Amino acid sequence: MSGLEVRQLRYFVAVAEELHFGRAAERLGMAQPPLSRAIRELERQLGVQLLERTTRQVALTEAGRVLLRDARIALDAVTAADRRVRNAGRPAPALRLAFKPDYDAGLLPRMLAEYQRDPAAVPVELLMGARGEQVPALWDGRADVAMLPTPFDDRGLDFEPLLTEPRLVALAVDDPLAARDGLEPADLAGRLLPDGAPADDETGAPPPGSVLPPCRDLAQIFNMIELGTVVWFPPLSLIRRHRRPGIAYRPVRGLRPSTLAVAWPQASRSPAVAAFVRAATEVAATHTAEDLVAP
Amino acid sequence: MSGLEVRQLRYFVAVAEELHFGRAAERLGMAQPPLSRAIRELERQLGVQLLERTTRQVALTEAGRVLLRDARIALDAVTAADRRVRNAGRPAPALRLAFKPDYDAGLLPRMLAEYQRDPAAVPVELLMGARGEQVPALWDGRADVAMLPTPFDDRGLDFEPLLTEPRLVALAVDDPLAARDGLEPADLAGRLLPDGAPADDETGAPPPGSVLPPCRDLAQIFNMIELGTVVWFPPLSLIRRHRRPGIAYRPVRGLRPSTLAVAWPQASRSPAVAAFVRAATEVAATHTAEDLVAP
DNA sequence: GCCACTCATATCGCCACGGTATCAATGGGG
DNA sequence: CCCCATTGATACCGTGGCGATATGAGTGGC
Repeated sequence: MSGLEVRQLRYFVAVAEELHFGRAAERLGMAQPPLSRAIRELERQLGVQLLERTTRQVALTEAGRVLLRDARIALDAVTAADRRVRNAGRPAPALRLAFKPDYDAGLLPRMLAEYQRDPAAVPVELLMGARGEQVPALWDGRADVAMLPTPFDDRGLDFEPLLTEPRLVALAVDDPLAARDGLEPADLAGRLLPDGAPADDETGAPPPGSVLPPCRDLAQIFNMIELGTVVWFPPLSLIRRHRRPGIAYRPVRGLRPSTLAVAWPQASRSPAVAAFVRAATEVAATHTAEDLVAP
Repeated sequence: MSGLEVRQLRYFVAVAEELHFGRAAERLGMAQPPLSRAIRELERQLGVQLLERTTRQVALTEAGRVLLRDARIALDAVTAADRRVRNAGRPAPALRLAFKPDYDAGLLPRMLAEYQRDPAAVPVELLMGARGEQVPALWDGRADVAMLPTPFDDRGLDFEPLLTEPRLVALAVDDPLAARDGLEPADLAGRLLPDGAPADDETGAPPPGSVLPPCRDLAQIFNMIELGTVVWFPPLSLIRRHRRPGIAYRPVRGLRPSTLAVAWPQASRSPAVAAFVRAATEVAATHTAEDLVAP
């Protein structure tokens, strides 16, 4: 048999990420020599060189890169098994829902209410997280289901789009651009949020020169917008619930709308998840119909 | 940390599948007492009861079923990491292609030739397997890419449809149905192949009463058809290459056509896989165009 | 009611894994 | 140019985890 063990994978991932046996050992809470030996033994047992070592430098080989990717996936799967069975073993297993505050289009309360009407409903645990934390939470079993804006890395996940709404640009009221009509994406280039917020637009990655700290707090973002430092592209539902005097909202030509989706692990066969997806779809459909009547 | 180990997962899966500590221990090549102790220790460490034991019976709890599913996935991921890194570490890593003979629409040679023209091409290893073995081979890292008919369990996989072709029913020439026109699926119920062959049609699962052995050999299938025992629904391309005097082919109303697809793990970022997918798509498109000109 | 079956407990022995001490190689700085 | 700091490798030792054997205990069938 293969004989590959979780401990070996953890060790390798630590070394591959640190590219330094000493620091990796520290991170693992162990001494450096047994770590060196474990990696060497791993290479021997696989018959593959994973690392190029000199006494001053450690680098990954091609095979090492392959193992790093696959080991992370495998470790996530093992961790997920652990977390899910712990949850399933509780007297009242919960549905653990990962979401990002203010990105639920204000529908979360209604969805939860609708969900509880389902006979397959179980208690819900809410997992608030920053943008980009929902998907890893599904991968490693912290969450059973997530609500998040598309697009996202859906490897190993199934998902269902719920609703699509336009986005506007948020900028300071005294910003010269606020007076203009028909803003173009190019007008706003170089002023995107550095990270965290929905900056992965068609305009691409955040500006490399930016020294602004990644900011995940809504109040901070608004402050920075008021200062004219950055602009931001919130969806309509978020704007409706967070009006501020110092901030103006303007349409931008060709700005991709925001689509909210519900996602869950493909492996999931849980009736509780299915019920939540049904409830979420239901509420979103109703909400869309309302919007059509009274926009 | 979690501390869950591969050994524990293997032990649990063995017990959960056998529902018998003695047989599971035998399958694992070990004695029964340490296995009992290991499972008990696993339950203690998770704080979850996985099995209901009496001295005469072992049964899975709900949490046990959850762990069985997730443990299989995790073990596949670990095994895949092992196999993939071993392949990646070879002097000339191969592209391992899983397929089922006669279900390549006769395009495999052209696809391989087209693939070899790509600068990203590497040596190809062919993994012939019975129906249903391609997907597990992708899951546990035996294969990098697969050609197989849809639908299939695509959890964790990406895929691309290549071409769609009609299927006919194959039956004995002296079968009364062979004289009829406009066959319906209902006419053929109860005579489907028990397993292995493409029996997962809209007509559903194989008949439960059937005592016929699962048969995966083409010659055997043809023999059984000639005997009038069963009928079968091969795609057109297979028929063209396997004409036999004793067998007649007739259209069936509403019979779902067969779609050939190429599939690969979502985790894959290998240029070799991408190149093969491109080559396969290319050849399939060309072939379809030829068919349009000279059908 | 006895026996066979099956899972649990007790005890022993080994080796795998981690720790400490030390070596060896390499690159940078005085 | 040589010395020293840095960093991975080697040597050796002790412990604890894991598996084997022997045995016990509970249960269903005949």
